[in-house]
Amino acid sequence: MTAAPKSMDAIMALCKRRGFVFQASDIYGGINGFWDYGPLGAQLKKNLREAWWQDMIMNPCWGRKGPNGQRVQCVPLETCIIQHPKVWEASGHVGGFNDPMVDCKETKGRYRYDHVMVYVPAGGAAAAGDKPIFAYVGDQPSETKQKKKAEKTFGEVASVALSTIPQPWTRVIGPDAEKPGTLTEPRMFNLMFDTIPGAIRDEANKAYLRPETAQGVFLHFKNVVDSSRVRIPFGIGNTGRSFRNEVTPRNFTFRSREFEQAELEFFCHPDESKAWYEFWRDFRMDWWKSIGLAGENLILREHDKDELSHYSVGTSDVEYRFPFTAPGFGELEGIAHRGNYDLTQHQTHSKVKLEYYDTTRGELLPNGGRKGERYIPHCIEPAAGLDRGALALICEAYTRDDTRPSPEFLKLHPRVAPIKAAIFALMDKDGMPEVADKLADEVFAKFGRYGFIENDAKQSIGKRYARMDEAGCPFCFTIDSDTLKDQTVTVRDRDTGQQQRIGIDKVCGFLTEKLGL
RNA sequence: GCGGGCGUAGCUCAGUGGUAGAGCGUCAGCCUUCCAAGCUGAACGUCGAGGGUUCGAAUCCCUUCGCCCGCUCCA
Repeated sequence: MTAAPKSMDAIMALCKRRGFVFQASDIYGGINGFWDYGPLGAQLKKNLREAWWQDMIMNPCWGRKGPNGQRVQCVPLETCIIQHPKVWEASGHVGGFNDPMVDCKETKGRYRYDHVMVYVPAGGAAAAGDKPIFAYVGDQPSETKQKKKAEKTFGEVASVALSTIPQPWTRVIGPDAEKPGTLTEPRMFNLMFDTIPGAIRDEANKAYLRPETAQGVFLHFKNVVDSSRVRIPFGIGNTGRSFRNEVTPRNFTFRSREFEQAELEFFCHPDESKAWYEFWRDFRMDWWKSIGLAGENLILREHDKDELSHYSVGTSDVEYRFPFTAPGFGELEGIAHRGNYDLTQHQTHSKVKLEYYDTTRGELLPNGGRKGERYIPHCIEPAAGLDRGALALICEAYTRDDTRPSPEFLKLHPRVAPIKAAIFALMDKDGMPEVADKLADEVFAKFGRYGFIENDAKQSIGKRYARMDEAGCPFCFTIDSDTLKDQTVTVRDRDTGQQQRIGIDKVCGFLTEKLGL
């Protein structure tokens, strides 16, 4: 095996060539930050979404028992992209994460407006007269450097926020700049897309495209509890498109402005939340491994204390080493312990009680029941990016081996591979195509719903195998002259190129076993 | 947003002022009893887009869009 380092350019070329990923609005020159999926990509992503749905909602964690010793219980939900604008105020997406930035024209540095401070004379900024005043960012090298300069200029200095200095800042020297007047006015970065529902365009009706699917779940926590007999602990899963107006869309589909999430909000009693957090963190890692990301390119990274959101007890990221992040890693999924932050926020903002009445807790009553306990559940949130997942699967699968007749191929796990199997007549004559057609009908009937089944008798067999390798089809079944005599076919394994003979009536059984369906 | 690179056939790229090219892929035919991705032939181009200079622009100039890399950002 002569494995060459993986080139992102080569992977992107293959994605286009074989119809995995196209640039959105390609024929109009594309649109920054948006990508579409071609036939194979659409099916690959659907397989990934389907695997998530199966393993998270329908048969959660493959039947693995939770920390409470019980089967894990989850239900699905499907919520709208557009919700009431107040949802995003409650969640903190409006206001909190919408930070104005200032740029420095000299150094090309970019700073959060609210982080920039200025050293002025002890008597206040006005006392500086025509002299420059010195901006800095706390805990950065600029802090001591600028302080020294300021003290040299003014003697005793005071520190004030940049926002207190009237614009334009012609006398302000940027934190890392030499000359004054290089800072731009603060600019807002619009991180949420907005839109205006209703026939009449009125800013007062502004609504947002959701930046995450999670909030839809919190909004319906009570509805789900009241309508579906779920009891704590349980999870609610929600998949769908989300939108973030990324400052810099980059790295192929990795940071897109429109993307798809698969999020689970798992609600539990505060006392059990740590155990559930660890449970989900470990399962999610195992899950990604199970669909083909096993190996050193996948890591679980526990966030440091100072990285955590103020409400979070713990957060881990499942990270994959993409060719464009190597030797670093890029986030595939975040597993966050969110405490009761979200439900509390929505309870406050909506003024609707989102407490849960837990009849399994509280003191024992004489009649053998429990008194019950009211609380706002804690939430564990495994939030996966499906587009990032699909990209990681492709990157991991992409293999180059120049010793093979098909040097480029995709070692996709059979469960996610968009083409599940190919049926080939070795030659387009002697009755072989007819046998192949019959077998293909049978395989279609049984597996066609899970992915594409190819049936092709044209061109040389090597060419057809190579084509399947490049598309990541795991198995090719070939009908030859022996098939006509003894009812056997060859099965070719994509990764090894090796063949074995099995009975033609064993093909479906073989696929059932290998595809993990 | 800034800086750098790039944009020509489905893909990879050559073409620096004078008739738009190659390899691969695709399709057809041939051949072929398992890697033959072989042989022959065919189809396929707003040279990213718009404007300008010029007798003449893929090529020079301006504007713009997109991709990649670095910085920055990333709920």
